[in-house]
Amino acid sequence: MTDCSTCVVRNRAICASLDATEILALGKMGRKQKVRAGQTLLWEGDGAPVVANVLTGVLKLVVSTADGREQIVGVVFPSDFIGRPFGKESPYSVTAMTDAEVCIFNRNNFDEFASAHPDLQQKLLRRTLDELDRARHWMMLLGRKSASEKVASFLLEMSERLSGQGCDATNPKGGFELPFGRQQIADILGLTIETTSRQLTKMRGEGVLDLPSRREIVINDRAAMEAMAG
Amino acid sequence: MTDCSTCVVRNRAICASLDATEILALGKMGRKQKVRAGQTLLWEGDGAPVVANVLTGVLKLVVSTADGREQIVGVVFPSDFIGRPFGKESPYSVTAMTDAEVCIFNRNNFDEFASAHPDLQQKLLRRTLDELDRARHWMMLLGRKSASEKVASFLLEMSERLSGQGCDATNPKGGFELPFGRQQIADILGLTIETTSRQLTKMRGEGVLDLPSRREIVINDRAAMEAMAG
DNA sequence: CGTCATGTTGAACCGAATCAACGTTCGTGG
DNA sequence: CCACGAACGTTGATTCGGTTCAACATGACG
Repeated sequence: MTDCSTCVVRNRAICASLDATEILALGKMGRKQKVRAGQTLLWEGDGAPVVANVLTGVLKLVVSTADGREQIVGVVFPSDFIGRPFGKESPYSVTAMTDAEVCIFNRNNFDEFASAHPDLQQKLLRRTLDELDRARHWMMLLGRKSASEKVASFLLEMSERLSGQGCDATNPKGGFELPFGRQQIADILGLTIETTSRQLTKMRGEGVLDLPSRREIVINDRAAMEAMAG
Repeated sequence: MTDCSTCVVRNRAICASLDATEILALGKMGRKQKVRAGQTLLWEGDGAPVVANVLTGVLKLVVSTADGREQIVGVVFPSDFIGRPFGKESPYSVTAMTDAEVCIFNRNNFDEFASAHPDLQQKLLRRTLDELDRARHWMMLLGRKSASEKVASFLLEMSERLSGQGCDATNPKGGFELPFGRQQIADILGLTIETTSRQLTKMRGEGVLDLPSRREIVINDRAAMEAMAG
C-alpha cells in the first residue's frame, strides 16, 4: 500500500476531498510507480484497467493514425488524473515526457471506491469539465489558427500552467522551461518541426521572446504575444 | 414546473438515474424552452448561470476568434447535456442548428441538486468523460488529417450518431439527413465551404456516396469511406 | 574529440484558402 | 402558380502558408 499522508499532491489531487480514514482505504488500493521519460504507461485502444494520479513529472496523451501521424491531445501535470474510469478502454496512449511518478489504481477498484465517495466523484467531475473546456479551446486552435497564432497561444498557455508548478523560483522574469522538445510542440500544435522552429526564430527576431537554451522560453513582450495569439 | 414523467428523453438523459420523487423535485426547478433554428441560447464568455438538457433538435457549441473565425467544438443531440456546471462561465456559445426544445435549469440550483444526488452526478461524469474522448478524437482530426480524411471521418461519425436518433425509419439503406449545411460542416472540420463541397463532389464522382438532396447523404461504399478516413 | 540526437535554415512543392463567377433551391409575394 | 430574390452550393483560376526534402549547425555525452 501507499502512504498518502505524505503525498506531494495530497491537497491538490482529487484525493483532497477525502478524510484520514478514507484516504487510508484508497491508499491500500494504490501503488506508486516510477516512469522514465519516453516510457508509455497506457497504450491507445489498450483495455488495461488502470487509472492514476500524477505525482511528479509531465505526461502526454497521444492519438495516432495507422500511418504514424501523431497528435498530442492532452498534457498532464502533477495532481492531474489519468485514465478512463467506468469501463471504457483508453482512447489514447499515455507517455511520460519527463521522468515521472504516478499513483496507480486498478480501474474496477477505483470505480467502486468513487461510487461510494461522492465528494471524490465531484472533484473528478470538476476536473473532467475543466479538461473538456481546455480540449475544446484547443480545437479552435487546431482548426482555425495560423502557425504563428498557434505558437503564441501555446507559449502563453504553457507559461501559465507551468508557473503553478512550484518551479517559479528559478525564473527570473517570466521565463520558463518547457518539458519537451520541438517535435512535441509540433505534435501539440498540429504543425511540423520546421514550421515550429521558424515561428520561434521569427518571434525572437521581433524581440517578443528570448530562447536562452533549447527548452527555455522568456517572454519579453507579453502584450505582443497575446496580440499574436489571435 | 415541468412534468418529467412524459419527457421524451426521460430514460436517456442524466435524469434516468432519478426515481419518481426525485424527478418531481428536479421538475420543479426546470422549465421547458423552445429555441428556433439559428437562435443562440448561451453566449461565449457569458456568465449566464444556466444548464440544460436537450429534448429535441440539434445544437452546436461554437468558439470564435476576435476577427470572426468560427470553430464548432461540439454538436449536441437529444438527451445530451448543455452548459458548464460548478461555477464557471460558458467558454463557448450554444446555438440551435434546427428548431429545438431544451429543459433549462438555473445553474446554482442544479449544482446543489446534483451534489445531493450522487447517481445523477455519476451519470453526468460518464457523459462528460465520453464528450472528452470525442473532443480529443476530434483534435487528431483537426490537427493531422487532410481534407478528404476529415470529410470521410465526419460522415462516418454522423451516420453513427444520427442513426441512434429514431429517424432511421426514413432511411432506405444507410442514408441519413444532416441537420446542417455546408458552412457548418466546414466549421466542424476546420475547412472552408469550398473545400468541403469539392471533397463531397469528388466522393460522389468516385461512387463512394450519393447526394440525393442538399442535406442528404447516402454512403454507398462504407469500407472505402473508412479507408479514406485515415 | 567525435558521434548522435536535436534544432535551424533554405528551396521547391503542394494542398487548401481565397477570390470570383455561376447554378440551384427555397421561400415570398405578386 | 409563377416570378423574383436571397441564401446556399458548386466550380474554376490563382495565391499563399505550411509541408517536404535536403543540408547544415548546435549541443549533449560518451
